[in-house]
Amino acid sequence: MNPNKALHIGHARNLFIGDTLARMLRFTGHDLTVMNYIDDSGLQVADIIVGMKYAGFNEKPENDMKFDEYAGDKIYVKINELYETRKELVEKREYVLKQLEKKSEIRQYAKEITNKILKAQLETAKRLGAEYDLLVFESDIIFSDGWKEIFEKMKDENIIKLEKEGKLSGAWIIKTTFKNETDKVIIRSDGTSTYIAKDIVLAAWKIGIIDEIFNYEVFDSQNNKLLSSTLNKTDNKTKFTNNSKAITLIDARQSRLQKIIKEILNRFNENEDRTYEHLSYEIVSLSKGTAETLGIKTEDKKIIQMSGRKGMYINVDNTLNIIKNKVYEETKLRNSKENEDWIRNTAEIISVASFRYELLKNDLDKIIIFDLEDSLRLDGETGPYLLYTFARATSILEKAKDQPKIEFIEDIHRNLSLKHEIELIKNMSKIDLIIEESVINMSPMRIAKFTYNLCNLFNSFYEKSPVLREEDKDIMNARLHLVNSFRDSLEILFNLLGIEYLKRI
RNA sequence: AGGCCCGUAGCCUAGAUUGGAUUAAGGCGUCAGCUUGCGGAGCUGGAGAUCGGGAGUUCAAGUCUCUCCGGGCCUGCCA
Repeated sequence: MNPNKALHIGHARNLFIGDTLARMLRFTGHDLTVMNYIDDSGLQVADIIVGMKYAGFNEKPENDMKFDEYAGDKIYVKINELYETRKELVEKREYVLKQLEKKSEIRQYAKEITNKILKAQLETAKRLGAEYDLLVFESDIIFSDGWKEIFEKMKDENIIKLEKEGKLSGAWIIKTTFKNETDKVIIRSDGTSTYIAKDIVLAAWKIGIIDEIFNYEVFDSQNNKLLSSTLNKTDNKTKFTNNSKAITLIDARQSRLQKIIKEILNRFNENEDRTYEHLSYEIVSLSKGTAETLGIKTEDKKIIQMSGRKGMYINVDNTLNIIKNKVYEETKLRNSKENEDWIRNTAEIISVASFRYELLKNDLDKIIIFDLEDSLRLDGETGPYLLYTFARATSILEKAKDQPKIEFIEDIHRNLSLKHEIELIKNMSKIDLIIEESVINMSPMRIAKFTYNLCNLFNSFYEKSPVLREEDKDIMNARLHLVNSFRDSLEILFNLLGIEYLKRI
């Protein structure tokens, strides 16, 4: 994440995929660290600092706006407009950029600001159901010794070389193997490192090609489970390097760069006992209608690509709040006797479920064209439908006088003999297989679709096979048992998808 | 120009590992129904697809190969 603006729905997709994958991996017994890479240096950070220090923007938002949103919408977007007319600010940006590359007062100041933005972003992430184990700062990579180590290694392997002539003279480069493509600059002629350089260090660190280069500390005293990288000496002896597998989740636009990184890493990983994998997913764009409601000029385009710098994006918190308003009304209508807190809490959970399912139900290689109207739907293949189904199943179990008894199911063929019952049972029995396949294929979508399908089958069962009104006690017991098992299955699946379940909605 | 990705009813999307019982599935929309029945955020049924075009491999192709067409992305001393 770039700690300079609020999370937009593109980040939300990344977050949902990553979080669901982490849940899937943990559920299947894998030991993993969920890391969030923080780009706390470079231009986008410099822009915020220039805004606050030299362009007269307040350090605090005037109203109770979240700090990440304030920094992004009120400063980052505006300062990029100001550069057009106020050239002295462009010079200031150059100055700030240089200061960020060394130990300086400005760097210290920037750290405070970016941490503040980061904390606001992590609040949003938590609201969406995602938590991280580790934050790694780009700035720590720049100042770490890891860079020198990997730099020497690459020099020895002839992966990089110092360009002596031509346009790239004075820069360290990686020769490209692609046609019509300039070589990749890894160290600029002024000695600073580029984005890919930092990514190589990070990747090498992940799978132990270089030794541990960071120390770790608790990032936020409110949450001592979340660690962050630091170059200061600390008491924490945890090491995060040397993983047998690293999965880097970045969108498809970075595929080429990731491929180069992987190729470089393979040169140092002769035994191939370590794997570095780029898990690619397509971007989220805005539908014409949604872009227009945000006041973005669409011209004759059908799909609008988001752009943080131009302010052309849709903020996660705001999106969730819009969904929540709709869900709130609907929930209130159906639960008129409940108190305000209950309704709000319920609406929040349903909204998150709705948002998560909406962004998880497509496969990773499909571009999502986000449409606000579509996301407000509560019926059909949606998160609310899943929760509704869960509530129905729960309701039956709560109203039942007796709990289902497995020992009473003597003749399952007689007691659960209807076509839709058998279909439901058959599909429920696939749960282990589906989870296993989803993990192997890194496919949260498969879990999402499976869950929906199961709910679909259950609702069909619900309609055709009355449970509590069934007169045959054996059949009733068998059906009750089926409902119970179904709800258990759903709990597992909801946990994987990051959907909280509710007894009533 | 080169590289990567996508193309399945009006729209959106599944169809994995391993080509095979699928009469190509689901959602939105549309048309017709279902409530003195465990929650109608639901269910049932209808209409709507020669799976972008073509060729090939095969007993068998939405799925594999080639080719063409359409769309997107990448190809920065930005990140």
